[in-house]
Amino acid sequence: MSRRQLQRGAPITLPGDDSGCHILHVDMDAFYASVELRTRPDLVGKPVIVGGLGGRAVVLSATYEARAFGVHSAMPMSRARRLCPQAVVIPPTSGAYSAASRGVMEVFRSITPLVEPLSLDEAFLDVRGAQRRLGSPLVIAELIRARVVDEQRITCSIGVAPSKFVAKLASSRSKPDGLLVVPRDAVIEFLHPLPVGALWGVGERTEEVLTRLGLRTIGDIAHTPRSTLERALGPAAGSHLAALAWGRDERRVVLHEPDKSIGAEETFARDVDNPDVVRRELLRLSERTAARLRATGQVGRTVSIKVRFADFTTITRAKTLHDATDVARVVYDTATALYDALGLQRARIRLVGVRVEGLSDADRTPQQLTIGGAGEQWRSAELAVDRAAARFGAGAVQPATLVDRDRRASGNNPDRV
DNA sequence: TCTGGGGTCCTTTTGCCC
DNA sequence: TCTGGGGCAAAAGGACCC
Repeated sequence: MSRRQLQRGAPITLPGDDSGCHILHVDMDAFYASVELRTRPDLVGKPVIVGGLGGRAVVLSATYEARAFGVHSAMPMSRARRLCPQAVVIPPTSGAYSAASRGVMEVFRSITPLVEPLSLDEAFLDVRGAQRRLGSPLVIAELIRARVVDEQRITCSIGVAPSKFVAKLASSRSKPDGLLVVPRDAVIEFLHPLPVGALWGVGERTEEVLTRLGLRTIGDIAHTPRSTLERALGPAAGSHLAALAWGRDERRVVLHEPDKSIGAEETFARDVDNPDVVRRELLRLSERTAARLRATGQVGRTVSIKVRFADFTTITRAKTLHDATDVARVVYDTATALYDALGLQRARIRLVGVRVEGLSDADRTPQQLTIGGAGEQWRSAELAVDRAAARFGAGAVQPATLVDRDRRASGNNPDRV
């Protein structure tokens, strides 16, 4: 299978009986960039990078023309521009991506109800029940590719395999605009030559550890005693990798898991050493986080903050409350208490974050708000703000400390990216 | 070259109770 | 009264993913 074949989008089926291959992994190609190109057809075929314009922005997505220069997502924009000065840079447009995502997920759900979205741009599908109606997994995958191009005008790549993780590997090996079927009999032959870094869950650090053990390919891992892997990587990761290396992955396609946490964080345009600026940011992030809790009908019991210093070391602090909350004031009071307890003396801070964990449904969780108490009053005030925001747009009503600051922001505010 | 923002999961440490 | 340790939950850190 040559690179050229793959780029023409020809389906590839490794030899073997594909009847047991009912799991599809569908992955959009250069998703954000592809969505942008729909409204900028003049840029098709050119190197395009979607990413922020600030000094500390990173690449969100890059077309394959830009990737040819070594640009990839999560790379600092400054480096990407140096590698590919002729690239057209497009700042991300909020809303467009989730709309496109809803569109492709609808295509998937018209094929089978067993769709498990992993992110905006990829999903697992179990097509076992759709085969009588629509044909073999290969035929179904071709149908999906055609419909996604027709209806959303973006291309995707699909891996078809007997298990989730092989399907995911197969889609990534067929990019862009490709299709790869890995029958059960071909799994080992497909897997073992691949580099360890191709495995789901093996990032930079784990790869380093494996390299030190002299393990370069998935086949190498397969022929290493499980006890060795567990000692080097911990029992969970070690036994997990040992199973994956032999293609063993029993995980089912599940519809959706409820969120475990909701949060917000922000990197300052320049490092900040003024505690008042940090507290103001904590207020903004608390407002944002609590608003999302209320919008999704959830409350959470643990509030955590994250502080990243100029040297990139990062600490977190958390406090579990007596009662679950969706009140920004409660989140903020807890967050600032955690921050103040750090006792930082003009430390240079690069990022702060607020997160609420231990989520549950608001209507099934007693909140112990004394009628007329402070918490209750804050909550009604915030619900009123939610209603105003729904009518007049976000930011119509906000705390005075933030209003003051945003006036400056419209002029020239150095605090924010 | 200098590293975003949204998350999940795992491991280790710590504090508490018995 | 001191010490040890099991069990547990919370806290903290870190790797990883898109």
